[in-house]
Amino acid sequence: MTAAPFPSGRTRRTAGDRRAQLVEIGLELLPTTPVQELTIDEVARRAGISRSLLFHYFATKRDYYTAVTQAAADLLWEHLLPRPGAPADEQVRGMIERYVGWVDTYRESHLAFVRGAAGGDPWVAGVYEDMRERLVDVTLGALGLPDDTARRQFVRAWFAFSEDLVNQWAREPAMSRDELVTLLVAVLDRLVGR
Amino acid sequence: MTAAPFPSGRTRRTAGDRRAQLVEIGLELLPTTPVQELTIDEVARRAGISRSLLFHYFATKRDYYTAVTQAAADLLWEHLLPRPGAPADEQVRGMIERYVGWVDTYRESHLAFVRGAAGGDPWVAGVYEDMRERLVDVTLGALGLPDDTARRQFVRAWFAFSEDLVNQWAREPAMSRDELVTLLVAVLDRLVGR
DNA sequence: GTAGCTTGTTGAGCGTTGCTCAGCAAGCCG
DNA sequence: CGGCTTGCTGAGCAACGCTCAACAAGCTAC
Repeated sequence: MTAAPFPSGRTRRTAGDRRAQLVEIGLELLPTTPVQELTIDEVARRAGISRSLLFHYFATKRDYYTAVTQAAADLLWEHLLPRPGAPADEQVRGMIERYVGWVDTYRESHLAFVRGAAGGDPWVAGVYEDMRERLVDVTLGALGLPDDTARRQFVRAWFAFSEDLVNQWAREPAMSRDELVTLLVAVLDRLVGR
Repeated sequence: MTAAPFPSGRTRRTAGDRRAQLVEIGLELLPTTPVQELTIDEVARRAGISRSLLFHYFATKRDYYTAVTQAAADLLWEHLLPRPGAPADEQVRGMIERYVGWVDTYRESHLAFVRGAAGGDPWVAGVYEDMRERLVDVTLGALGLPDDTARRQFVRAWFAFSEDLVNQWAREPAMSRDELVTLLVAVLDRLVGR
C-alpha cells in the first residue's frame, strides 16, 4: 500500500453511531431511490466504509432497508400523534392537518416511502401496516368510538382515500388546504356514522 | 455433447407464440412473486428456453415485467368495462360488482398485481396509472358528469378507498357483498355530489 | 435435392451486486 | 509492553442481468 494509509477522516465509531449513520444515509437516499433498490455499495461509499461493515450491522440487505423504512415510519408517526392536551374533537382534525402539512413539505420523500411500503416486499409492507393499525387505534380512540371490525375497515380504507387525495392535491391543488382538511374530516365522520 | 441433442418436445415457435408464452408464465408466477423479483432464469427454465432467448424478446428485465403487468391490467380492464347496453345508472354499480367479484376470485393474484403496481418501479406504476385514468374517464362518463380537476381527484381517491376496503373485505368479510357494493356506490355518489 | 436465406435459438462469458470469512488494527485495560 | 475487545477491511464466491457471436430449423428458389 501507499505511505499514507488513511486520508484523514477515518475514525472508529461506536456501534450505535454507525448504525444511526447508515440509517440516516438510507433516509437521505429514499426520495431518489426505491428502498429496495438501494445498493450496499452506494450506501457504504457514502458512509466511507467497506461493504462488509454494513453487513456487520445488518445481516441482510432486507434488514437494512427495513430499518430505513422503520425509521421513516417513526418520523411520520411522531409527527402525526395527537397532542394529548387538545380537546377530543380537534385531535382528529389536528392529525389530518399535520398529515397534509407533512405530505406537502416532504412530497417526494413521502411518496417514495409510501411506494416502498405498498410495494412487493412483505417486510417493508409490514412496517407500514403496523403504523396504519396504530393510526386506526388512535383515530377510533380520539373519536370515542368502539372498534368493531367494520369500523376498523372503514377507517383504514379512509386512510387509503386520504393518502391518495392528499398526494393528488399536493401535485395539483384543486382547493384550499382548509377545504381539503374539512372534506377529509367530513368523509370520515360520515363513514363511521356520527 | 451427448448423442441425443434434444430430449423430445423441443419445437421452434413463432415470435408471437413465444412472447405470449413468456408473458403467460409471468402471469402464473405473479401471485407468488413480486413482479420485479421474477428472475430471468426461473422464467426461462419454465419456458424450456435459454436466458438469451428471453432477452431476444424483451430487451430488458424491466421490459419483461412491464409487459406482464400490462397483460394483468388488460385482463382486469376488460372484465371491468361497463356493458354498453346497460342503463347508465346500473353501469357504475355493475363495474363495482364485477370488481368485487374479481378481487374475491383472484385474491392473491390481484393483491400481487396492485402491490407491484404501487411499488417502486415507475414503469410498472405507469401501467397502473393509465388504467386508473381510463377508469376515471369511464366512471365520470357513466355518471354523466363533467370532469373538472376536483371531481377527477375525488373519483381517483375513491378508487383507492374501494381497493383498500374490498381487499380487507375479501380477507375478513364484515358485511354481505351486496352491502359492500351499495356502500361503495353511496360513497361515490356523495363524493361527486348527486 | 440442395443451395441459400430468414430467424428462432443457444452457450460462453462479462460486470454488478448481495453476502461470507479470515484476519487486521484501534482503543482500552493491566 | 502484552493482551483483550470489537470496529473494520479485502479477497473472493454465487447469483443475476445482459451481450455477442454463432448454430440450426424451416421455408423458398433453382
